[in-house]
Amino acid sequence: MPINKTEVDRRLILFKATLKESGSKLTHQRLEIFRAIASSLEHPDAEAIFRTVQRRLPTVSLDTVYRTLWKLRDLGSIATLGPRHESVRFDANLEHHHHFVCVRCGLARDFMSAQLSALRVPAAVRRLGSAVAVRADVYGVCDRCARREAAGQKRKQFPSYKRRKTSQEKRI
Amino acid sequence: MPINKTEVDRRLILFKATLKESGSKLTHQRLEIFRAIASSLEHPDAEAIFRTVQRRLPTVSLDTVYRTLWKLRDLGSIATLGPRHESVRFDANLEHHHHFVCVRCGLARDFMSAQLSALRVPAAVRRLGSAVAVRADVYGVCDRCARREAAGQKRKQFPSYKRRKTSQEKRI
DNA sequence: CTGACTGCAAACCCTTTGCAGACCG
DNA sequence: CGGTCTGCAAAGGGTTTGCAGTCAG
Repeated sequence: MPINKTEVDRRLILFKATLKESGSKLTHQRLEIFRAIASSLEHPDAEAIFRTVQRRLPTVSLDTVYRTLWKLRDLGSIATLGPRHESVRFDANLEHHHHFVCVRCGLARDFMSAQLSALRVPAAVRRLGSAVAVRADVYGVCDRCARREAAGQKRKQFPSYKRRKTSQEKRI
Repeated sequence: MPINKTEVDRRLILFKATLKESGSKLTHQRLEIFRAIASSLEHPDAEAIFRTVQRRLPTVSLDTVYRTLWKLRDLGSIATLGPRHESVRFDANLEHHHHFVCVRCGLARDFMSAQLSALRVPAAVRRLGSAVAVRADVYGVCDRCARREAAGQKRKQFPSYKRRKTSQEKRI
């Protein structure tokens, strides 16, 4: 199941460097949480990571896993798949089309593209399962959000991952 | 905001036919909920649809909206964008890659594809905003799920939208 | 009429947060 | 040691469900 051990080690070293560089502390929990993700071929969710880490650190709590995951994401050590905590959206346009999704506000608009519609399933996928379809969407910043930003207004962004206040901030 | 009225009417007629065909009842709520989605250019979430419908049917409840939405989806009258109620997944592979996602169990595996990596942002997108990236993923059925299904075993599928029991089923 | 549909309220799941104590550097 | 991190427990947001009454066909 786990990928090549050398690769995991490489990622771990990089991760430790990143942590130190950012002035964050290297705790057992963080190490194990990162190891759990780095050594998995699937893309685990918080719950799965939690269960894996629990085997080595029986006292970790699920919320530490969550906090750590967002921190690692902020540090650029891991990435997230799919939208986080977004509610489902519905679409009555049943014709083949693509979406332009705003990374700031989550707005999704339709567009057509012959190029994207013509995509064929790559051969590399064959050994993973029987492919049904390729979905291609474009991500970017919609005009409205771009205008807001140009106006210098700070608005809450779409994946507004709240950071825990530091004691410095609390004191204010 | 709303799209072309003729198009909305066309969709409404089709919708009514689908409802009748499936033996489902055509209620005010269903009609208004469908209209709300069909006449929106954006892809609203349940909350937004609820607010829209409320203007015409002040007594609708949010849960009716949800139940109706999943029913319409089951009937094929509308589609959902993105995964529904799935928890976020994490990925320590920071190199450019694509995902094969199993539509049954949600499993996501990495693969590389020069073709998909080479995608350019279509010109049609320009008027929607400033595009940043194209994401292309492949959807299908993974080997494990295919084997299960071949073995004839019924398993809970990934988007296992629970259906409300009919009184027939309840009686059992 | 009768079973499918609705509204209500309470439950549920995943995720977040305030707090006080633990621990890294 | 000081401030960051953690565990706990309780809150939060989005979605689901059991129930009893309502309504479409």
